[in-house]
Amino acid sequence: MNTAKIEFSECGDCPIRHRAVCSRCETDELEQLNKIKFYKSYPAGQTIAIRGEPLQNVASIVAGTATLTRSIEDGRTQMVGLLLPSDFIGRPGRDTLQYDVTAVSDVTLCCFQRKPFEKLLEDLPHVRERLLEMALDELDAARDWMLLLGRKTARERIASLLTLMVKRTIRPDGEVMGNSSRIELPITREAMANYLGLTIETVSRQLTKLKNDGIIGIEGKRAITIPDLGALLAETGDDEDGGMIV
Amino acid sequence: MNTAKIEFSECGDCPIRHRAVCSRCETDELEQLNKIKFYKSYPAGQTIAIRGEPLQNVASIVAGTATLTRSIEDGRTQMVGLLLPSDFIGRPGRDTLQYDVTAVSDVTLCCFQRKPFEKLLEDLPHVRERLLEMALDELDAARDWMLLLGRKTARERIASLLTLMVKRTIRPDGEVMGNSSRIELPITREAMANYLGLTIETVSRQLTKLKNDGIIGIEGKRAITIPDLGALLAETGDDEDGGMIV
DNA sequence: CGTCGCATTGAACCGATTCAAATCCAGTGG
DNA sequence: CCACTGGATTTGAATCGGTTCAATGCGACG
Repeated sequence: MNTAKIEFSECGDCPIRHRAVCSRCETDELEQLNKIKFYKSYPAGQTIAIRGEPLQNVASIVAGTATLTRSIEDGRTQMVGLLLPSDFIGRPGRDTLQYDVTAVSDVTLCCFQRKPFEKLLEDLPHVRERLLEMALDELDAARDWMLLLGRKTARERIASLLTLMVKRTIRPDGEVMGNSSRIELPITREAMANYLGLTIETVSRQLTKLKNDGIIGIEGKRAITIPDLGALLAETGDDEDGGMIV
Repeated sequence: MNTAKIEFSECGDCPIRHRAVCSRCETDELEQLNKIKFYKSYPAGQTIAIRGEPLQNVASIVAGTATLTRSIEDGRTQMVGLLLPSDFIGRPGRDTLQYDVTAVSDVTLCCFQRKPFEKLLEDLPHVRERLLEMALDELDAARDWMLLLGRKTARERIASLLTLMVKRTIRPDGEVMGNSSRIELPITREAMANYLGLTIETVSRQLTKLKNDGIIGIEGKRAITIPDLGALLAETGDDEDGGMIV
């Protein structure tokens, strides 16, 4: 069932140590979190949480990719967040989640029971501080996405998403993960469509158009190449360095 | 110039005392904020802050309505937030704002210089706590709006906005402000269009269609009546009590 | 009474969706 | 090694919802 194996258990070895909600913690605060943490894994495709259900735990994503989606009965679905390692799931002070959370690749979570976590929060100023910062960053990202959903053309949306993916391969310390001119898409066409507020057909068509225009190359179904990042950026509809804070 | 007059100066008399960033403060914390606060007013239509400019102050809206917008050079504009009394402008830890802030009615702000405020924040746990809560609420609202922008039809968007306006006239304590079956629209058609990711023409057309279908009544340009709130809710595309957390 | 700024209405157009069919590809079993 | 299968993806053609452009209506205000 669980394919994402945990090869660590000490916070010091944790791959998201420097970015997650615990990033500012010193050894004593870390130790307090460490005492109540536990790991959980989900295979690709599995539901992690359903909107409206009481939420027992909060968690940080340690490995893998998950999505946050909102949908209505008639099947229309909008992705409202793409969760990557270090992102936080759940919110203190509310006992139900507003969105569906789904693992799109094998996912490993670092979980805390919500109640103890909330209680602990009072004693951990660095966690609170980081949580606020992360919430505000997500708010900025959500608002940028609102511009995309409300005003951008299909082509601009695709270009924006690809740009986002590229930027996500660049670590905050500037270190480039792998060749940035070639990116693996961690999500299906359907997930892309749900993220962009489009249909899969439109996603497919725009990808091939961008390919035919020489902006990108397509390698199989899950990878693209970008010969000229500037050319792709010019297609996003954003002003030069505008928005797209990752 | 300034038409919104301040008729108070003590925090105890402040109309947003129970909802704003200071809502959890006891007298001593309140006194600390009180020492560094100052009021500022802007007439309707005036720009409060421009994207990218260094931000000297943070502030709470005391009275009036302001908008948060994001736009691209070619003129496309998306509203990403509607700021009502008690809402907070600016974010600690970042010195530029990502969005344009505009007063749509006469606005009065309760301002703090950003740096002193950030410093003070370390000693005011209740402000931090409330700030986090408000940020998370805004994040939920932004994500609900993403569903609207990505997947809803024009008619559903209009109905959703009107529903939002109605809910905003209901105070958190359950007290209804005025007759909820009649609402004043605090914003122009253009602002509505920018909020909904539509054109003003479409907004206008859908409003008249809703009128012709008997869902709403239109009184002049800035007020509508809602004979049957349930009928309006049914047009939003949301599941019964779904989403729309205000 | 004229004018200026919104708002409404109309008609043509267009980008994205819808529905349908073809293609690609990984995995499976002969 | 190859044929088969099922799921994802691509491609095509028709349609539709919302936009665009243009004209008209409506109040407020000088």
